[in-house]
Amino acid sequence: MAPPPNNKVGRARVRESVRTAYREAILEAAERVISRDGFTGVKMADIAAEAGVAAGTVYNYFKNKEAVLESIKLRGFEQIHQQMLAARALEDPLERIRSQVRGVFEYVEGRGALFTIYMQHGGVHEWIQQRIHKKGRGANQEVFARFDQLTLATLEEAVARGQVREDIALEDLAEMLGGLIDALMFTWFRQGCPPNLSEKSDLLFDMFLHGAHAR
Amino acid sequence: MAPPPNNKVGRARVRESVRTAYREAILEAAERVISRDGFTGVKMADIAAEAGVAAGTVYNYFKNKEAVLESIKLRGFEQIHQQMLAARALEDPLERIRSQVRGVFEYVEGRGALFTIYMQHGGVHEWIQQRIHKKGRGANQEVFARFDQLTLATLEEAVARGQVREDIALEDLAEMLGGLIDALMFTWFRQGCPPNLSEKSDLLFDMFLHGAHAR
Amino acid sequence: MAPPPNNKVGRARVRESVRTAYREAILEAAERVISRDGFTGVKMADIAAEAGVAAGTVYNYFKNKEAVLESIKLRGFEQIHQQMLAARALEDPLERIRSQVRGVFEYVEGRGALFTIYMQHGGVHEWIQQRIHKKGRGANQEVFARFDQLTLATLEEAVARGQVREDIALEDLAEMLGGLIDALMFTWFRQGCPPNLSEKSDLLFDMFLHGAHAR
Amino acid sequence: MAPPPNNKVGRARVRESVRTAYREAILEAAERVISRDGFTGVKMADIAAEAGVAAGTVYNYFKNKEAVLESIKLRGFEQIHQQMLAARALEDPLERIRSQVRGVFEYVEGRGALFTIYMQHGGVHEWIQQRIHKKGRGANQEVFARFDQLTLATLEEAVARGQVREDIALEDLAEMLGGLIDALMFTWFRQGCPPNLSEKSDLLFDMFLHGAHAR
DNA sequence: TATGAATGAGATTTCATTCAT
DNA sequence: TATGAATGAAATCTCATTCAT
Repeated sequence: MAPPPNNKVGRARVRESVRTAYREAILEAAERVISRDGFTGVKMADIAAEAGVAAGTVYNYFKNKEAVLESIKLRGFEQIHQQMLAARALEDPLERIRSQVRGVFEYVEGRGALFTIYMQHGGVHEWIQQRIHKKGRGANQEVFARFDQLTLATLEEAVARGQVREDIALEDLAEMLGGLIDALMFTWFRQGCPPNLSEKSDLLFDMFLHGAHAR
Repeated sequence: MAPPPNNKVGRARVRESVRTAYREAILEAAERVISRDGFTGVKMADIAAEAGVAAGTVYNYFKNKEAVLESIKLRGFEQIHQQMLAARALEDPLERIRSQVRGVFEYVEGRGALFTIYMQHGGVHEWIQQRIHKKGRGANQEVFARFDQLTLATLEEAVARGQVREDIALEDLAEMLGGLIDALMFTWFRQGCPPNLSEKSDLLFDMFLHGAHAR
Repeated sequence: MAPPPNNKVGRARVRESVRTAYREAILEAAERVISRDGFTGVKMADIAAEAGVAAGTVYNYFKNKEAVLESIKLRGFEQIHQQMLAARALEDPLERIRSQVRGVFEYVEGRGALFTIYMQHGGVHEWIQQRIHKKGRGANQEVFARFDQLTLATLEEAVARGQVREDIALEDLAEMLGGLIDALMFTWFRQGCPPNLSEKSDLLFDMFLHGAHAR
Repeated sequence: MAPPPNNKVGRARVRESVRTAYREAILEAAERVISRDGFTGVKMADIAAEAGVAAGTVYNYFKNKEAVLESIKLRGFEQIHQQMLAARALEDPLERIRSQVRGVFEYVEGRGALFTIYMQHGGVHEWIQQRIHKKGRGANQEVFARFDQLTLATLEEAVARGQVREDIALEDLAEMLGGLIDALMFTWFRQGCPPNLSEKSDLLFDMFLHGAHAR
């Protein structure tokens, strides 16, 4: 057995890692509960039970219920963002986009719950309200901005290479692409999360590039 | 004072119209409340207050809270469906689609609340759960089926006329179209319901037909 | 039997009186609970039970626990003030003071609970904090100001008639008198509220006028 | 490094002094917290934080929350008592009283928190309840008894010397004096602890001896 | 039938105390 | 022995629903 860490630094490090583990366990549990019971009625008690901790413990890690949900959302966005960044290495911008789309779909397919939150909570109404009332909480805004930037930059490169139409504003293109992604996820969700979301990514990409018109 | 209507039929008719008026007032009020405060926290008391009736009165017209929300949703879908049917007269299927899209957008633009509900309540998770657990309530299912049918029929006609690619399954096309519509609404909603949704419909239609690829 | 009030005004009046009755019943109950169990641990559930209403009902009349306690305090101050005003008719200012003192003592003797609150809650610390932090809630401040005025005016008259020393500032005299009253109540309270408080009022008055010095 | 004390006695002494230091630090911290946040809502966590120790540590020195508060109160009373004893040397009983009053005021002026506790906790209601229910805890009773004795003895001496009225019972005189002291403190507290309490002691003494009556 | 207050089950949150390290 | 997080009982508060008028 290794000697127990007797110094303060060691103990602090251990404590920190335990804290992180608890935090994560609670968030994971919350996602599972939401996946199972829906978002509208999540109960703190259920989250605690699912995480295997006492009700009060959740409050050692999160100020209140809202903070838990907010954290889930941010963590999800963060993870999607990482997923998208994984495509950076690809040289061809179109291929990069295709890969990003696939990455997002793969991530979402594994975590339907996140999407529920994305759409039902801050993801949609509350978040909108924030925008409207200008109280925009930094973290959210920033994440969305990063999404937008990533897409815009890639599209710009594609236009520069003559791969993509110039007669539509970059912003509109980005919106259509983002919208298509949302759309597919949305429809997939509406259909009860069948296990085929990521297969749709090539179809989406084809439609994005060529449209439905007969050749 | 005017003499009261003495025949039973007349009295029944008056009563019925009063009932309908109350019902509608409550539904309208509920939509306003949801638009304003978000869906997650709608309170029966708020709905009643907004409608200008007592809390108890709502229960004379709806079994419970769920019934109110369900009614809003159905009424909204119904109205969108009517909007789409208005395009039936157009001879060219592509024009019909363009018109339908515009119609839906115009309707949604005027009633963001509906969309909130569409996505946040039955429209999304709960409704999905129902599908999964096979409790599918008839009304919902039927409405969605009618949407699908309408779109499928129109697309089929367009394919038959050689206006649309044949290499993609009709169902996938319909899904992409429906998805694009959802997508635009979704993005529009995410941006705080700016007053330009219906303008986007031509852009959407163009993208649907021709895609983003450079010519 | 009188005909039931069928008009809106009548019904509103009835309702109003019922509301007032409930409010009073809750406040009375709260005082009883505090007398019995002490102030520190008052529980909303106990108050509701003592008042014979459901827990939730209390919240139809008071925003929260703090509001209940605040109301008790204000009501008590108000009632003491009324008690003091009853002495206005007396012509001799010294007799008026004697009567006021007796009145206050009689009131307090019947309601030990009020005094607890007066000293333990807003009456003492919280209220002080308010003064210090300048957030003085109007109602409290005003009540105390009225007490002070009443006493000052009476003392001024007594000085004018040559009944009271001129070599001590009016404010100091008022403070000593008020302090003596507080003091006796305080001591009485400390001794477990024995049933002799109001008898002390003449003693107090004598001491206030002549002091302890041997003649 | 200095050699560690190797004898048992020395080590025990060091340990004892460390324990005392912790105990005192916790009590001081608790007084500060109460002064700042009021008595009603003191939290063990706040006390610990203010003392710079962990929450659990407090329980190594005090059985529970009640024990902490009780200790503060006793310590305060004890210190006031010491203050009063300092006047014993004075030969003239009236001067002794004047000095005692000043001593008490000086002490209280420096530690408003004690007074809060004196009035809000055991000092007032709870403590009364104990008296009433005959559970009287020895320590409290004894402290108050000592106060009373001290005052009674001094007044008795003053009466014997013909300095104080004989027509009022010693007990009543003591009560009036004690009451006046309480009164001034009370008023001072009610006014937000202005920095002039000890100046009032001569005024109080004058009033106690001569009263408010015009000469 | 409209009213609006009462109800009380149930949710969130707090915090004194315990306990493993 | 100090630490500081876990615990969970208990308190506060909310709000859908009921019900007497």
